[in-house]
Amino acid sequence: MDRDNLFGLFKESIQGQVEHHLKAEFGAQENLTFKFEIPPEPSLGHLALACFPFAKATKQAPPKIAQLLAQKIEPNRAWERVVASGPYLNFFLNPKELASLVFPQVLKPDYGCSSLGKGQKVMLEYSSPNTNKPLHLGHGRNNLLGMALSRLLETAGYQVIKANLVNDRGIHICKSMLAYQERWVYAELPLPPTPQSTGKKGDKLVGDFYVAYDKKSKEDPTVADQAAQLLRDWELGKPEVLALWRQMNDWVLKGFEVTYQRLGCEFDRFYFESKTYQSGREIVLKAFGQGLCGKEDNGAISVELDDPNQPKKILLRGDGTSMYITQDLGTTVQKFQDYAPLDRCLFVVGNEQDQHFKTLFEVLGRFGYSFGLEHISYGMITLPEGKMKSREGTVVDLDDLLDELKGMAAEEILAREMFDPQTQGPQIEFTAEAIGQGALKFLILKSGAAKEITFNPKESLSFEGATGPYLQYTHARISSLLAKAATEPAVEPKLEIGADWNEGETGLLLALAKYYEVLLASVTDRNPGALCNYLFELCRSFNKYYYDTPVLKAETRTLVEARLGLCLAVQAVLAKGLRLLGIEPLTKM
RNA sequence: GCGCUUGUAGCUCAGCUGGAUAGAGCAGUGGACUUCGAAUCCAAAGGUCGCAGGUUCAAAUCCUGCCAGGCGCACCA
Repeated sequence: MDRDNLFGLFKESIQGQVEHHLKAEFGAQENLTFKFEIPPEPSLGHLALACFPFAKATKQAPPKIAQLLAQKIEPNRAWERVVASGPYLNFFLNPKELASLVFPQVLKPDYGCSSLGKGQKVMLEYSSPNTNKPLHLGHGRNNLLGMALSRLLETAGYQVIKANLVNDRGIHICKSMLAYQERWVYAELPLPPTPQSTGKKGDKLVGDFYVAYDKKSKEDPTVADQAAQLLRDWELGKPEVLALWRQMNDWVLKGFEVTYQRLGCEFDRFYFESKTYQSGREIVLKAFGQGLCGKEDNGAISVELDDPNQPKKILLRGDGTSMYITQDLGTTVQKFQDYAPLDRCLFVVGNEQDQHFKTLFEVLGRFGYSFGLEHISYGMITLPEGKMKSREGTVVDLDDLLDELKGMAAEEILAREMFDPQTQGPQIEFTAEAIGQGALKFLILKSGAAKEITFNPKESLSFEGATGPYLQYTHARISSLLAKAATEPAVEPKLEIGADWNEGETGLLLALAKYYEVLLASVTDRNPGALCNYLFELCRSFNKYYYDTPVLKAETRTLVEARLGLCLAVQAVLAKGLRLLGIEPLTKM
C-alpha cells in the first residue's frame, strides 16, 4: 500500500484488526470481503464498514457482528470512536490526528502522484484529425479527453507518449483540392487564395473549399469522378498534385497547431496516414502464409471473426491494396517497434469506431501479437437540432466557440470590476480565456465518456453552479484570502496545528485525504469525470465552510493560523486537480 | 434484422466492482451582501431510478425479455 494513500492506510489497518477479531471469535477462515463506505451523514461517522459480508463466515447476524467488533476494536490515535450502527461499524477519526497526517501530505508538490504505472510505457493516441476541415466541438471532446488522460496517466507514474495519427490523405482531401484547383470559392481573387491573402486560418480556408465541393457535387455528379482522378494522380505521385496536396495540408496543420496550443494539447509524435496507408500489407501476407487468413475468389484476403454475427473481414483487397484496417494493423505494429518496449497503446477515438477497434484487436491477437491495446471510446456531441455536419455548416467550430466563451467571460469580468480595463488589458484577456476554457473543459470532462452530449449553447455555456468557473472562483477566493492574510494582519498559515477542528473542517480534511484515491480511480477507469465530481464537491464543501466560518476574524490567532492552513491545503489540491483537467487555477477573476 | 451503447427530478448529469432515508447543478419559489470576492451560500419544493420479470437477507446497480434514443453492420475511412 502506497504510503501517500491515507484512506488506503486507514482501511488497511481496520481490515487487519477486524480480520483478527473475526478469526479469534468465530474462527472465520474464508477470505473475508471488506466493503468500506462513507456514511450518509457525518454524524454517523467518517468511515463505515458494512458487516453483511461477514454473516456467512461467522454465522452471526450483521448487527451482532458490528456490535461485537465495536467493543473489541480499541480506539487508537487515528480512531477516536468506533460504534456499531445497525449492521454497520462506524469509525470516527480524530480530527487532530487527521490534520497532522493530511497537511504534510497534501502540500508535497507530488501529492496525488502514485506508482501505479511505474516503469510502464504507454502510448496514447488522440486527436487524429482529417486535414480537410477545421476542428469542431467533437474534436474538442477528443482533445480534452486525450490531454486529461495523458496527465492523469503521468501522475500515476506511467511514461506517456502522446501520438497524433493525422489522416492527411484520401478522397476527402482530394475534394478540397479539386475545389481549390477549380476555385469554386474565392473566384473573385486575382491569384489563388492563401491564408495570407485571405487573412484566414489555414484550416478554415481549406474547410471553405471542402464545403464548396459538397455544394457543387450536389449540382454536378461528375465532380466525384474528378476527385477520384485526383486521388489516382496523387497515388501516382504527379508532382503538381503532390505540391498542392502538401501546400493545403501544411495550411491546415498550421491552423490546427494554433488551436492545439490554445487548448494546451501536446504531442510527442505525429504519424501521417500518407506515410502509413500502405503499411500492414506484409503483416497480412505473412499471416496468410501461416494459414491464419483465407482467400476470396478475387484474391482478397480475409479472416473469420470470433463473433459469428460479424461478417468475415477483408484485410487486403482483391487488387492487393490496403484497407483502413490494414494500415491500422501496420501502424499499431510500428508503434510497438518505434517505442519498444511499449506496454500499452490507448486509442482515443469516437464510438462510431467501436466495432473497428474490436476487430483490429482481435485480428492482431490472432496474428500472434500480444499487445496491450485499449480503445477509449466516447459519445458524439450533438446539437439540439441534431447531428453536427461540417458540410452543411451546422458545426460548432472550436475556435469560434472558444472566442465566444472568452467574450462572455470578459463581459462578466468587466461587470465585477476586479480589473482596470485601462491598465490591465492583458490580464483581462488572460483571465477571460482561462474562464472560457474552464467552462468548456469542465462541461465536457465531467460527464462520462460513453454518454452523448447534447450541446445547447444557451444552456451549456454557464459560469455558475457545477462549472469550471465555479472551481476557478473558489481557487481565486482562497488566493485572495491568503494574500490578505499575508499583508493586513500578517498571519502565516500554520499546519499540523492541534486546533479544535469543527465538523466542516474535519470534512474538508477527509476530502483532501481522499484526493489520492480519486486520482487512482480516474486513471484506472480512464475517467476524468470522477476527478471533476470530486473537485466540485470539494469546492462546494469549502464554499459552505467559508460562508459559515470566519478565517481572518477567528477568535484567536492560533485559530486564524490553523484555518489559513486548511485553506492553503484546499487551494493546493484544487490547483493540482484543475491543472490535470487543463483548467487554469486563477488567483483573481 | 444483428451487434455495441445510453435511458435516474421539467432540463443537464453523479451514483451503477449490489448495501444505511436515490444525490448535485440549472430553471422556478423564498431567503442571506456596513463581515475574509454574492461567478457565493441557505431553505423549501421537485423522483413509478424507461417498463416487466428474475437472482439476493439486500437491486438504480447483477441476469433475462420488452420499449425508446444514439452508433455501427463496405474489397469506405
